[in-house]
Amino acid sequence: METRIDRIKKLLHSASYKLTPQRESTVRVLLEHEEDHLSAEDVYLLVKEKSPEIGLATVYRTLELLTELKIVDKINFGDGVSRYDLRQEGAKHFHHHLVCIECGAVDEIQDDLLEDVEAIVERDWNFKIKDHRLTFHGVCHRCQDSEDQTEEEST
Amino acid sequence: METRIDRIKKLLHSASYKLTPQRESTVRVLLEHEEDHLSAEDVYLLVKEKSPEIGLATVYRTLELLTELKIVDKINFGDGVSRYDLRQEGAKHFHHHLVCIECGAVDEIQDDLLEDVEAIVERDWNFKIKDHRLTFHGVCHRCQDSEDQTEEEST
DNA sequence: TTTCTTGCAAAGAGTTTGCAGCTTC
DNA sequence: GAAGCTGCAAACTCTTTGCAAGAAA
Repeated sequence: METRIDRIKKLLHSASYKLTPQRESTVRVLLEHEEDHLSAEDVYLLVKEKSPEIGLATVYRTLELLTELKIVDKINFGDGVSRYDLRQEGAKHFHHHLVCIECGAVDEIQDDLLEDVEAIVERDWNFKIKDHRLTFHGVCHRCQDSEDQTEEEST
Repeated sequence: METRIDRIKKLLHSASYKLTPQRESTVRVLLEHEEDHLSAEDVYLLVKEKSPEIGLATVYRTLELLTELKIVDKINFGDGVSRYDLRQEGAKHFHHHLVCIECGAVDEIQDDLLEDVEAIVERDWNFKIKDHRLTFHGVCHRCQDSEDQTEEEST
């Protein structure tokens, strides 16, 4: 059976790149932390656990390569750090994010909620959309729950 | 008549800050370039034209202050630079952006296109939205026009 | 061999901070 | 004169780059 790594390997090969051990370790870390939004430094530290010889520059170069091939998306939530997010296989568009201003958690929305909006933008602004970035800032359900609890306790 | 500067001055005062000459120069530059998406360096150079004594650090500090008071919004289009965008007075939400991948132009959409989407997110994800960031990457109408022209010429 | 890739260290870009001096109330 | 603000320079963080050595085709 063809694994996700195999498919990524093919993508690299078809662009004349190799899946070196360092690149494979980096991709594996991304796969194992698909839910997270790791910075280059985060990825580096995690890769280092299993491949201690790896250099930070290699991680940066690999992430850049994967971004170029659209295997990962590079995002920025406003702190000065780039984060890297594996694309869902076959996803036409980049998924959306919910950033909690209380606890800092970042949740993902895989549904494409923007189809209608994009149709409007393409028509009314005559803009040919290739990709999008949508992030909501607010309070996540977990923090809302704990606030409710606090209110209850205080009464 | 109360000008926009006056209102910003009041906002500062109500948070116990002063509208110093440096801060005023900085705000004026932002007002005069409302359509642009200036980086701190851009603002600094423009302020320097009229107030040559100003320091870059003061511009950073002023922009940070204005961001904190929600007079400007800090955005990041993925190049490593923060850009600063004056909020529309009375705007509930941050406006949207169209970034052209050909010419780099950044256009603004003031309409709030996300009302329906936000209702869905609040309901289905139980997430209390405070703000949003929506950016489309694609080809602007100007670049599409010039592409059409090139095609015509080549036939 | 030739080309690609890596690790290290240095460089670069953008931003923040410490501090002495200057305003302002 | 206390508190707030500024300019400068140094420090800091994140990211990129040059280069010699190593691996792969």
